[in-house]
Amino acid sequence: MELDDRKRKILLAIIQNYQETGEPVGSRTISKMDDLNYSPATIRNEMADLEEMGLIVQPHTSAGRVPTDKGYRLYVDNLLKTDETSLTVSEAQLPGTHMEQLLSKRMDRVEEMLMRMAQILAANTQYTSMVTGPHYKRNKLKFIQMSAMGSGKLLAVIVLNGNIVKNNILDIGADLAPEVLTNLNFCLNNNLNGLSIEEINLALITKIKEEAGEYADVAAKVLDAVAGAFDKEDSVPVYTSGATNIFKYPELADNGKISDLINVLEEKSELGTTLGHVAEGESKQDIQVYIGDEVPVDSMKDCSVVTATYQMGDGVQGKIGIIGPKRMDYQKVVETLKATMSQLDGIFMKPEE
Amino acid sequence: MELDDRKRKILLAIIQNYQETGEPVGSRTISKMDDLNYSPATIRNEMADLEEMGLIVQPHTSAGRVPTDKGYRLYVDNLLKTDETSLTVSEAQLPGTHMEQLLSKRMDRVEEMLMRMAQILAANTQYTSMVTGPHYKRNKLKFIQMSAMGSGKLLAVIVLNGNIVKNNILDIGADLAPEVLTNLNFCLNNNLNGLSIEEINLALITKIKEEAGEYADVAAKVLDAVAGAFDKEDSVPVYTSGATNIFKYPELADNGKISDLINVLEEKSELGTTLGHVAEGESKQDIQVYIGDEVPVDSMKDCSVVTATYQMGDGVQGKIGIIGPKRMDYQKVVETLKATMSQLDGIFMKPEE
DNA sequence: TGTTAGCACTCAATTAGCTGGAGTGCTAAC
DNA sequence: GTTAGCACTCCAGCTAATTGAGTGCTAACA
Repeated sequence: MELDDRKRKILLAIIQNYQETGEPVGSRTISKMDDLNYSPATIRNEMADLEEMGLIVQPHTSAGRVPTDKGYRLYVDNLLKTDETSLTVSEAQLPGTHMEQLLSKRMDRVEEMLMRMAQILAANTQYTSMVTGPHYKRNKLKFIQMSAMGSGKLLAVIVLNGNIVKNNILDIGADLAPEVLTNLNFCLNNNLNGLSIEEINLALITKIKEEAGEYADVAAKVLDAVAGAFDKEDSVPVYTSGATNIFKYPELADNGKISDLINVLEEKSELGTTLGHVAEGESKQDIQVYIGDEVPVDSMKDCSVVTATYQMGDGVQGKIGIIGPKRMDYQKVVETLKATMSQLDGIFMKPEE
Repeated sequence: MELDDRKRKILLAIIQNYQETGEPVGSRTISKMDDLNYSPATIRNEMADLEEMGLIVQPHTSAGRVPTDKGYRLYVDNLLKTDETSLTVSEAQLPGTHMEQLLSKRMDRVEEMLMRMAQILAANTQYTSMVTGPHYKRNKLKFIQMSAMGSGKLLAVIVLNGNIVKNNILDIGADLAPEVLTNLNFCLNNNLNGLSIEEINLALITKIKEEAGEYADVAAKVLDAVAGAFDKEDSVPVYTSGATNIFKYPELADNGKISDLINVLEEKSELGTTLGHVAEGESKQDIQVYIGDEVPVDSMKDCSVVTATYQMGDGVQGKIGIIGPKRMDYQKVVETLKATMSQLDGIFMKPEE
């Protein structure tokens, strides 16, 4: 069967009405709309066709229609218009929401900024938001600074591009003389600065150890710390906000399900490994929409999730996502994400080299 | 009216039975207990007295009895036995729960440790847990390390006692020569190390600025950063875990209330300012029990909260707390907290000077 | 005097039956 | 192709009846 223009309009009307009310929408409701001036009976015929195509269903015999996952998919892929105008619209929308406050004051602490970003997104959309911390794998080392802490301990501060700072307290057993420390600092910085984790290979490690001479074991410990700073692949920090927004949508407010959902949001780790994973070769502009069963998290099979990739500095990237009911306002969510992306890029790109 | 031994036993029985079932307990149930071999009628007479004393109530005329806040208060203050034996009991209990894993491996990152502690507490008790980060006010400065980052930026690493590390990126407009940096580092460390925030007064600040000479403004910025490292009084980090455990207790699972509750747990800030506040002159051994209306958080008026103060290093302290239904197992909770405290003190006290 | 058996009573929770309304599918007429 | 009409279905909300757990009170008993 073919999806002609009228059917398309009816499907759109059903989706929009259901979005607002959360109730199944009947033929009478639609026939009263301005641009669909047909009798309920006609609408019913069309709806029967749409149901046959698997785009809508009725929860029970004498109820109105509700979009199916497939219906939403069609909507998102074809019917949703995210043309040029949309960006300017949402940019005009955002100022009301403290976004510019966040963006004007460039925060030095990345974590805090991401957390606040999650909060703003949740407040803006009235859905639940998720922001993963950046993946460091492809990031580069800016510099290393070691300081003596006394009692055989060394503080290693590792700074990556994007001003991401990692601290590490190393236990090296004995205190080093200041000039030894200076030399070691120089040696490490000289050899490592500007490199990514892949570029630190065995040859280089051997070279550093040789240069460190009798302090080779200290150098080795520092290198471990450097690897540790990069290697957060399996434990990316995830920030969420607005978890309680899901209580607003009765179709999700079933007590058993809501508990599972909030649990996943609290644990965060599952979010990081599934939704937070940045696919290889993924373009920055890509926005992923997961609808219902498509969501790769079990407890969210009744939800939809929209994610986008953000970029900060060189090869450092993460995900932001919105989690809401399947009848979420995809238009608004996609626009909000796009606007956030473009503004984020603005902050991060400028002050870095 | 006097609370004789039999009445006490009956109250205890009601509290314990209600703890397990969550249902109002009737006279028949109690008369079947081993050490209370009276007829239901006798028990009823006693229960009527207990009700008159305000220790129990019946939710409706033909229901069993439920303890009141006042009843729980009496229980916690007098009937609860937390004698010497209890500590060893709970210590024997904890090993099954990864606690020793956490404690054996001394984590260098304080935040991560506190977060995992919250997780373990929640898993252990099946209630919701809360851990506030330490208050730094009375802590002391261990040392400061500044490094040049290029393009007019300076990285200031501030280490407090207890190996709490703070990073700060300062924008000073121009790059400093290495020897200037060395001198500045020396000057600051020389003047500040070992001091608490209160001890850094105007006279000292003036002295430092004089020593810094033409770099007085840089020194001022560093001092601001130091103050910032200490002054987290109003934004103590709070870690929570097991929020979804409250779904297990039907008396809390009302959809409106549970949303408010989880919201507070998610926001965290209110927890920090009320429950997280360490009272002046509070002894380390003190354990606070808030029952129902006593809880200083609005959305928790149907809950009970038990908190304890932990100590790490010199004057650095924070709170850990358990949030659960009023019918929580106070015995177990108090024991778990005490055991955690004593083990925590063990870790923090030993490796520090 | 303390304890207990008996009985009438109360009230929440469950169940069954009823009704109204919203919505549908189908058919026949326009 | 569109529409009016009609029989049908099913949910939601209401009421009434039933059940069961538990109580308070009184009178008898040890």
